[in-house]
Formats: sequence, C-alpha cells, structure tokens
Amino acid sequence: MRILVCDDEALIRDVIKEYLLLEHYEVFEASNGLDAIEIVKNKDIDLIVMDIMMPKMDGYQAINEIKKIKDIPFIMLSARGEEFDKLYGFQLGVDDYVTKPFSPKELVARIKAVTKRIQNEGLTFKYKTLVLDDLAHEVKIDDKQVILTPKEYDLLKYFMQNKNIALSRDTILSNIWGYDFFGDERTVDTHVKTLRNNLGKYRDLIITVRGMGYKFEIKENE
Amino acid sequence: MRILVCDDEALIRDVIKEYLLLEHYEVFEASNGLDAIEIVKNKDIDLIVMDIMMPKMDGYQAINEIKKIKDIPFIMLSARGEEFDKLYGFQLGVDDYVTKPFSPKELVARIKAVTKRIQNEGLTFKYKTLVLDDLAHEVKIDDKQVILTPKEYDLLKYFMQNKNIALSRDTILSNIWGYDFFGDERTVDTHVKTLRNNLGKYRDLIITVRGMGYKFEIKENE
DNA sequence: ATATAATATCAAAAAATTATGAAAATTGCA
DNA sequence: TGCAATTTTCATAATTTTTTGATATTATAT
Repeated sequence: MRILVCDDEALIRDVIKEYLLLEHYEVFEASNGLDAIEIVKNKDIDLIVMDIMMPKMDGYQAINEIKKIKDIPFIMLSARGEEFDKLYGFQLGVDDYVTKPFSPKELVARIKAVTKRIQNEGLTFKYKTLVLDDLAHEVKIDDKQVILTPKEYDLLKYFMQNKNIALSRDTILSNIWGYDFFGDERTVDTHVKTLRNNLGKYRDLIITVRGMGYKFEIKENE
Repeated sequence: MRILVCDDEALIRDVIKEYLLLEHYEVFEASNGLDAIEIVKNKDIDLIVMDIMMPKMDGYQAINEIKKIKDIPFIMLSARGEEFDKLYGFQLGVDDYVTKPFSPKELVARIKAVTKRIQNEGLTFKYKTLVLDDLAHEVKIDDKQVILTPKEYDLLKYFMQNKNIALSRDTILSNIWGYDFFGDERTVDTHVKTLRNNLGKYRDLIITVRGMGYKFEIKENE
C-alpha cells in the first residue's frame, strides 16, 4: 500500500511518515501540489494525505488536477478554523479529513480505515446461501435480496470479515461507528437484534459471547 | 492495569483519577516530571498520562528520561494553542494526545484504546487436546467446544498462562476479580469446582495445594 | 484412630448481563 | 420545510452467572 503525503511543512511530513512506516506502508513525500502531481504520474499511489493550505498550488487545486489523472482516495488535512463551507463544498472524492492539530494515532486510524475499505472493495463474502456482495452493496439469502439498513449492512460485513473472532462491543463500536463514538454500548445490542431478525434462518450465526461481546461463527467444514 | 497521571494541576489529576478508578484502573499521581520518574522506577506502571506544560521539568523532558528507563506508552495532554511544531517535533512514540479542555469520557476512551493494545490477545494455549483459543474466546476438548462461563474462562486462561505455579486464592482473586474484590476467598473454590467439572478428563490438571491454593500442573514430557 | 483444619460440594439468593420493545432523537431526502 | 427511515436511548423482561453460606468430605498431625 503506497501513500503520498503532501504538506509544505517538512516536520509534519516527517512525523506522518514515521508513523506510517511503523504500519508498514510505503511512503512518498511532496512539499507542494505540483510535486504531488508528478509523483502520482510516476508512482502507483493508493492513497493521498493532502494538506489544504500550501503555497503555489493549494490542496484543492492539486486534488482537481490529480483527479483528472487518476481516481485516488484522499484524506485532507485542514487547520482548525479553516472554512468548513469550503471543506464541505469540495468533498466530492474526499474520503475523510482530519483537523490540525491531530493525533498521529487518529490520522493513522483513518488511513487504515480508508485503505481497508480499498482492499475490501468489491469483495464478496459467502456462507452457504448467505451472500454479501460489497460491490453491489447488497445481501442475498437463497438468491433473494435482503434489505438492510446501512448500519446493519456495515455490521454484517464487519462480522463476515472477522468470522470466528469474538468481538467486544467496544471493538465493534470503534470499527463501525468510529473511535470517536461515545454513546451507549447497548447500541450494538440493538443493531445485533435487528440484524438477526433480518438474517432469518442464519440468525444464529451471530453468537452472544457472554461477558465479552459477539461472534460471527461459521463451521468451516460445512 | 496501572496508570500514572502527571500534571501540575491537582484539580485535573483528581478528575482524571476519578474517572479512571471507575474503570478499575489503579491510578498513581505525580505533580511534576521528577516525581513521575521516581514513580516509574518504583511501580510497575503500564501507561502514563502526561501534561506537556509543567514547571521544573516539562512533559517532553520527563518522557525522554522515562524512555531511558522503560518503554511505556504515553498519552500527552496539551493546552489548546501550544505550539504545533513543538507538539509534532517530539512525539514519536507518543501513542496519542488529547487537547485541553478535554472531556473525561474522551480521555478514558483513548486510554482504553491504548491499554487494550497492550494486553496480550489472540493467544492460543494448548495441552494435549485441551485448547484455549483466546481470539475466538473458546475452549475445546477433543475438538469439541466446551461452554464456560466468563469467570471459568478467565480462570482457565489464567491457569494456563501460569502453569506449574502454585497460586494462592488471594493472587487469583486480585488477578481475575481485581484488587478491589472484597468477597469471600471460598468463591475461588466454587469456581474451581465448576471449572473442573467442565474440564472432564482434564479436571485433574487443577491440583489443590493444601494450605496454599491451586496449581495448574502439566508434565511437559508428555 | 481421632481431632482438627482445610477443601469440596451444593443449592438458593443475589447480582450481572443480555434481549427486547418502544419512544425519542437524528438523519436523509423529496 | 416536513416526512419517512434510521439510529440511539432507555426501561423492563428474560436469562445466566456469581456469590454466599451451610454441610459434607478429605487430608494431616498427634
């Protein structure tokens, strides 16, 4: 997974780079939009971390140019207080954004989330006649489509990606709701309930692990 | 899990402490970097919450010194508006940081996230056909799942982690129930009983050490 | 062998956890 | 904006687990 970090401050680039290297990403650096475009042309970049405020060509312009070349996911860095209108007005194609000052861990978590999304893009998860087609974003049982709400869909996908692993409510929350969800843990229970109801004969695949959380359990030899 | 909170403001320390105690962390306090170093030397601290701005020795210096002694995860507290450069120039190895004013809930959530990473997870313990798979949070004997209650599971895991070591009821209680359990020591006996029953042919692995406690004894050469 | 101390067992009470249903809040969209 | 769908919260029911305390059993020293 190759990541391009574009920021005019070398210090920030370095810090981000250090953290990403720890996670075994391949990291490229650019100090301005023009350099970034050059790198995108020559390297097979999977994700770009782009600062908005930069001399010469700002982050928005750079993204515009890059989008013409290749469709790459972006995470934007913005200084606190930068106009949110502009931020929101732009967001076609921006996958996430992070406000400075940010915690390195937060940035890495978001990058991970996006890259994970990329890696699982279009994957299909199956168990017997239960099929989750992520590209079509639909779920079928016995070849018949099952209508799920967005959260139910995310939850099922997360379960299928992590089959046979006991997942705490906390883990589920931070992976599906985001690390910054500070609501009630019981929320998970409710969604498990509705998801189970929608899974019909497969409802028992979601096992309650008392004192722990839930587990999507499938016996491999069937 | 032992946490050291280092901040020159007693009020802030107290608030953090209150919240952490609710989560059953053991909390130590230091009002300056020097004290923090002393505590790290003498107590087995698992995580440090460190304010950056402090008199005498600031948070950065303290971290530098502590890192020489022991590699402990840090969460930094920084006042909003503290120089961005300084913040980023330093914190390789800082696991997260939180900007003041922060919500206690947020801080606790971040602490939880870091401590969770620390704890050994996903391990598998085996003895002959007795297998404890911690990731799946399940126990099997002869490839057949054995249903255990949470306490039984924790107890078995603890035994398997400490095989061939005689463990007093007191030690077992403080490790599985927590240091703040004020109940009867006989409680352990009851759980040992039910665990033995569930272990079937392996029930004799748990040996009673009269006048002392219990021991999970396995002969390595079998 | 017997007394004594420690452990094992048991079942009922207490506590904790999860499931569920419904209301309230939020979000997304026409 | 207002409607419909979704998400979240919250109270209560259902279930499971934990603890307690009484009694039985076992081990040990004399």
